[in-house]
Amino acid sequence: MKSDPVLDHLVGYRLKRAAVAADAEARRVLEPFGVTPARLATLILIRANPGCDQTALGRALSVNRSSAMKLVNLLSERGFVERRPGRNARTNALFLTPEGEAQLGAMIDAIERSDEEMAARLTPAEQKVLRALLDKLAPPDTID
Amino acid sequence: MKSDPVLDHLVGYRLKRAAVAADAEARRVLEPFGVTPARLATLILIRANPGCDQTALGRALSVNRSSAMKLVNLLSERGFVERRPGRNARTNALFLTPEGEAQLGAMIDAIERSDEEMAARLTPAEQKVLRALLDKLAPPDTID
DNA sequence: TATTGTTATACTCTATAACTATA
DNA sequence: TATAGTTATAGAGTATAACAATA
Repeated sequence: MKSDPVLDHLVGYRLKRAAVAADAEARRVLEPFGVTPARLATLILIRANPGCDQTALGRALSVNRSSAMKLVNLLSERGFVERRPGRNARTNALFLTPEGEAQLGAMIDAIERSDEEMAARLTPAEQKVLRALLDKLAPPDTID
Repeated sequence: MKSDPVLDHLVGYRLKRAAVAADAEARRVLEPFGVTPARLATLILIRANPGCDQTALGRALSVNRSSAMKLVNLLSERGFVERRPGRNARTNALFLTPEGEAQLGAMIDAIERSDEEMAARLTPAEQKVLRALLDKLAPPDTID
């Protein structure tokens, strides 16, 4: 089975292949914690923005309110996230539970080890360049 | 809503954000042709490997036989792909139809324009570096 | 026995649309 | 009127498991 020059030349295609491989590996190492990469990102964003509401969280994750709901529901069932009364009667304020805080450290250790293992195919200098180039393609401050 | 240093440092996370953005844009420009990025990749691989069977195609696309079936079914309904008797009675030989050949050119023009537009955020030198780095993360010759 | 195509089924992720209760 | 949360529903995309035909 031959590859094809058209496919190989597309940045988007290579980006996706690399992202899919990284996602599968991240999923694997996070499985023991009962979370997926998206759910871990949710936990990290709630920790960084304690008391945020679901709509803002969804925007930061690039999903809609309904999808943000599902993420929070699941993390709340797992006992990692807590909904408290928000700044008005129609918003929730999201917080990590003590359990969530406690486990998040180990989850981050796991994902960072896995990420570093993948990135280790590049030299530290190359990693820095890659991060910078990816930023130019999709800046992290796209978050509201 | 603040971002988070842990998230921003993960190569996999940035990779995914960039890939998702690229995928959404590719999906948009391919929509008029009734194909998605994965279906276009299927067409390109069949053109590069005329007479290949579905199992090999699936391997090249990193999906299983059943998912490869669905892709071929859809492209065959669209009239882009044809199943002919294969090298033995249990394999199909896949080919583009004349219609598929004819349309593929326009599809490739569209995706290349869209890819170049995204990549234009980088200088040509940077694009070259990015391609090289992505190759080291997920070499295209991962295809069997 | 192993492999190819096929089918049925299920699961994950995300979206849309509509409802409710606030603001 | 607009917004936050919620619910029900639907659609992609992919996977697993089983079966028939063939090697």
